[in-house]
Amino acid sequence: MDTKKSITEIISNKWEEIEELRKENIDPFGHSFVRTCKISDLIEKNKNIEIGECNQEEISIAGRLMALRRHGKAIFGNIEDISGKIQIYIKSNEIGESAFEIFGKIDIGDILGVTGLVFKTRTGEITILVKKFTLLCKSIRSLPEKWHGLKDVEIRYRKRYLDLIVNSQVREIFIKRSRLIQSIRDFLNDRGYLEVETPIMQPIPGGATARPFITHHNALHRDFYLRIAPELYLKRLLVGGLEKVYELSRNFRNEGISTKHNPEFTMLELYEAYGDYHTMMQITEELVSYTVKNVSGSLEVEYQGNKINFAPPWRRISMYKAIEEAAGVQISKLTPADYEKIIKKHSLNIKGDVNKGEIANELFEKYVEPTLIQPTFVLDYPVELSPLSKQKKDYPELVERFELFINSMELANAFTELNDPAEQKRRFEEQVAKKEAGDMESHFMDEDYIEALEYGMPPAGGLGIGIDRLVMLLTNSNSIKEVILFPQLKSKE
RNA sequence: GGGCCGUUAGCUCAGUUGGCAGAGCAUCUGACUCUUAAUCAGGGGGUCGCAGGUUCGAGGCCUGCACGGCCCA
Repeated sequence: MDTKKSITEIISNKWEEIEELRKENIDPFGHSFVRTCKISDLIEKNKNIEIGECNQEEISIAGRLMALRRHGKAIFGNIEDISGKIQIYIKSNEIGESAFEIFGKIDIGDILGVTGLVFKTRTGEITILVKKFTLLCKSIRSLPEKWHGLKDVEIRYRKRYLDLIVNSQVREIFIKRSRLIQSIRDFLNDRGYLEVETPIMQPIPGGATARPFITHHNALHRDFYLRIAPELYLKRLLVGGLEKVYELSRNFRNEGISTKHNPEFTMLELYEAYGDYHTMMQITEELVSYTVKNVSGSLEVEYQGNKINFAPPWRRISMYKAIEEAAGVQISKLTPADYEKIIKKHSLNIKGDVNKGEIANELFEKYVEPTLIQPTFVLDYPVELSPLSKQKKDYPELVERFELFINSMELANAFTELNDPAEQKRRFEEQVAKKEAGDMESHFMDEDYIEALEYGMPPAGGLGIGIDRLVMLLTNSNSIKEVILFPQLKSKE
């Protein structure tokens, strides 16, 4: 009859304990609890007391019980809150025999409030001598192992709460992520940028080269797309006279998942009227170095064995020059007659249209990108690759655009915004032609956006920064999944 | 999409040439009033990722699938 399985046995034991606690009039799932301090503050305040000395000020802390060492009539344990951990010491003759007996039903993983006095053990460890404890929540499943922790990457992502309980470095990543976002807001708000929110459900997805997700609105009887970028809406706001705007935008792209791609990811986009891509380079340097300093405390960051130095100014090089240096190909001198030869010689893999821009792009990715470890602005991209940017005055084959590379990753993308409605329409038409030829990632025609441009958009610079990738750099994470709390995984059936 | 690797108790991992499925932690019982990976004694806990196949016999070999990781496109 007793064919209980391990885990179900543990759980039913815990429920039995819970019933016994209820009989003792103890609520196993308690209510609020007033803490007098965080654990880290407590340790900081008491670090200089003598061994054996006891601070007579009564304090209360709360947190999860992470370790338990029972010694008959005395028990040591460790309680952890978000700020740190502290040892607690429970003595039968301090809290009374009946309370001590009830503590017998407290286990690792339970959440407790504890009131007592701080003292130092003879090994010098700051410890709370418990006068009273309050069960705030009984845990009925056993936590991952205390020594090795939770290592299984799949469980770490699927049950992130366990990862966060057990792996303090993981908590640290997400605290840093939050600080990064906060310091971006501080920086931009200080400089008079307005934080705005634009539609996530868009009738026409725009602003990036990517396949969108489709969703359906029942009452409107129509499909919407989840945004691939907020760009076209933010530029409508420039038309509307909001001169400096930004959005921390969750974007959705229907593409493969990799260590650098999650289907939903976070981007900062900002636009500044009367600026251009030089303005954007300046602000990128200032914003990124400010936030890096803020989050990491230094402008030098170690990433996967490379020391990255964020101190401005950063290297600037034109795309064509970088390709010439790395691959020995002078893009500006290429004519259509040369294309086939180049493709063969460098075994390029070009899908769709063969043109100068695509060749430059492929050569760049193959020969230049891997070499870009320190922050580098790559300037002046072929117009074919950049349907929303303004052409260079003296060289219309190129646009005023840069991408920022760090550790071979694309971190930012910015350009002088195209504000000529007729030219924008031509660019869209080219994109639509590509789409009709089967390119699922090319841009849609957005007549409404063209109409907005027809009212007049001030010349402007626009910038996008990949937040997840920046967090990767600042937390030495080798996968984007490490910096997204709940990364997308296939469901397990 | 392709290649390689992984999936065994709640967690971390062993498992030899195909021959009775193991350890530590956690859990349960008992001892223990300054321990800290506490210690000591004893007990329970398994759909070996899933589905087929080969074999007297499969955790292991073969095929397919699922999920994950790394590399490539």
